[in-house]
Amino acid sequence: MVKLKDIAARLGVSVSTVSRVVNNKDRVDPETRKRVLHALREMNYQPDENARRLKTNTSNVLGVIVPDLSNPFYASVIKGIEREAAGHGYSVIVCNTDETRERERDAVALLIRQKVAGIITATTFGDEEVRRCYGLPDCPVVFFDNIPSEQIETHCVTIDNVRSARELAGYMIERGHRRIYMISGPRGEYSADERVHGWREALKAAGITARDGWIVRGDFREESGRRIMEDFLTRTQPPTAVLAANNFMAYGAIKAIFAAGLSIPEDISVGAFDAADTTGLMRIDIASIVQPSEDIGAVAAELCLKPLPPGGARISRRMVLDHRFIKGHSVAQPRAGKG
Amino acid sequence: MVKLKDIAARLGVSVSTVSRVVNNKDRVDPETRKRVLHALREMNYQPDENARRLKTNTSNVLGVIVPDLSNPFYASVIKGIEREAAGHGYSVIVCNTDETRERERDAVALLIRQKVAGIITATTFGDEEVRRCYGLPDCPVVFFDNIPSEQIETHCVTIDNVRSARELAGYMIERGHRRIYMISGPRGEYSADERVHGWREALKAAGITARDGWIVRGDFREESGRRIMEDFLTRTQPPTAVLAANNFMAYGAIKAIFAAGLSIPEDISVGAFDAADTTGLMRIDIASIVQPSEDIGAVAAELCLKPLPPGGARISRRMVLDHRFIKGHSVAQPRAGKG
DNA sequence: TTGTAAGCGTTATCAA
DNA sequence: TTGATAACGCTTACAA
Repeated sequence: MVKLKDIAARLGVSVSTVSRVVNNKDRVDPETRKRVLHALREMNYQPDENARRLKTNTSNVLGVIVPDLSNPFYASVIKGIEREAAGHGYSVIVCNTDETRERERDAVALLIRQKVAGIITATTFGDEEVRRCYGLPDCPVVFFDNIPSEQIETHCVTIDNVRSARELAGYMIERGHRRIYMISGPRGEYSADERVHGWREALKAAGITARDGWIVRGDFREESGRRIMEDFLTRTQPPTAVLAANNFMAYGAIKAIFAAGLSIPEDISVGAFDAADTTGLMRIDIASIVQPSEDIGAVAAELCLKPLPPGGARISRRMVLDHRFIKGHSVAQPRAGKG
Repeated sequence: MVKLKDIAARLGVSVSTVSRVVNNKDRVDPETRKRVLHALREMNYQPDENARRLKTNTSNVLGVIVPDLSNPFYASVIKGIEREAAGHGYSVIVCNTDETRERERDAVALLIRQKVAGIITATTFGDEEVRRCYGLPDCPVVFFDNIPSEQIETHCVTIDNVRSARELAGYMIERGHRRIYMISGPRGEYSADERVHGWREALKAAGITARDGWIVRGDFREESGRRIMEDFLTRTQPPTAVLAANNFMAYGAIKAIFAAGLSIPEDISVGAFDAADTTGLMRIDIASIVQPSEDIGAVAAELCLKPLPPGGARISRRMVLDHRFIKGHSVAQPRAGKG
């Protein structure tokens, strides 16, 4: 690997001069600059990022932490991050946690050691653990998808979870549903709680009292959605509509419904977060709240990259992006006598 | 950030001793080791990876290059890579090229500068450009999905593209199809060519002569699949079955078929690579060749991580993994009089 | 078993 | 405008 010294030696100039040309810093004689640039190209010089980072104590790398890379939502967010980052000469380290606390903690430590310029995370932690685990790095940390409560000062890129859940549940109510059950995310995740909140608000506004058993928490995996739906179907008062907190649990629920010989939306209506049909070829076009995934990624990356506003080293910014609501074809009027 | 020097100072030992404990190298007095370990924990020491890399001139980072992060196949491969890498204390830098040559070249340069320990790439380049672009790094390079021809000495993790295409086309022939058209990938991609080869072989073995117009090359995007299928449907002899080189083009083709008021598989049969229904909720369960995506990632990572066999610094390994063939429900007998 | 010291390739400071 | 030189935090001979 050719280094500054090699270029310098060849041209009979000093290392610092070459460095200055490479970094486009300080004044350097136009003539020498030209010669240096030529040699740089000729010898195909590539700066050693590690040396550079050691010296400057920063790096042109962003770290991303997601619970499940095979979830298209997260893949898409990463795509947005990567695009924004690459545009600024940054690269992206991706950590997948498989929804486990341990791997998430490891990931944070890993990224800190790398001295990344920023961490973008869809944490599965609640406030307490976020504080403990994400308090350490001295780079910007940006949360998305599941974000900490307002108690914690951080950067967030999110949609309005309360409003979007209210919108989805409200749509079901509009169509005549009253027994709207919810397959929620794990307790302690603030965003999951907010969605529950929105759902509750919508019911309340319609004069419906949600019973305790109407909401069950899953783990965002398909299997839990299936299990919970099966449970719902055994109730003496099964739901006429079900709202799932993510795509995979919605898929599980839908399969349970089919397995019971029921139809969607004729027998049961279904709605979910992030479950919109991106292929256009799904059997069920699920009514969905769609987070603008690539934008979320891009904005999160921007937050890491953009220099903070004057005096605002500690200013936290909560960016609320617009969600979309896709009505799909999975919600219909409840059967007469069942609503 | 606490450094070796701090720990050393606190304990009154030398930096090297602390370093030795951290790296578990050389002999160190059990007693001192204990004290050091304690201090390490107490002060929450995190090694500065950049300094370490600068010194050792290696890094515990793998680089991955994919054409499209939002393609679940690539996301899944990355997941496999990440799991294997994390298990060895490595992290993964992901580069998305949006199928463009320029971004791929940039990505390679970027990864080289980072001194990554290995590059895993689903290149979109043909042999010539692979040679030019991937010849430079002095770390292992592992190709998957689209791999260079045997002309080039490299590591590859792949399925048997010829055989799998033959299998898919053969299945259609078995069901009675003769006019089997192909929506292929860009010319120059070796793996795409191999698949064409397999398709041709299957036809030939059945005594069918593939006409020139039977195969059209797309760009792996849905739109191209749609366009090509529309073209096929205007032919005086439209296909009774179509084979697409990837999931997105298959989706486009299917939509074109539906848009023409035709049914699958009643009017036209469809098969594809990497288009198996992972959700279990697609309208069309596409007959698919399934690459073992996570395994491909894991094996590729392993190739980067595992020390080479004695004397084999330049030995290239082509790992051929088993594919699966999912029959789905998108292939039926051609309508009488149409075969 | 431990310590000293050189040096990895850069950037940044200071003097020329 | 340039050049010499000292770091950055770590690993690793080599010496003690």
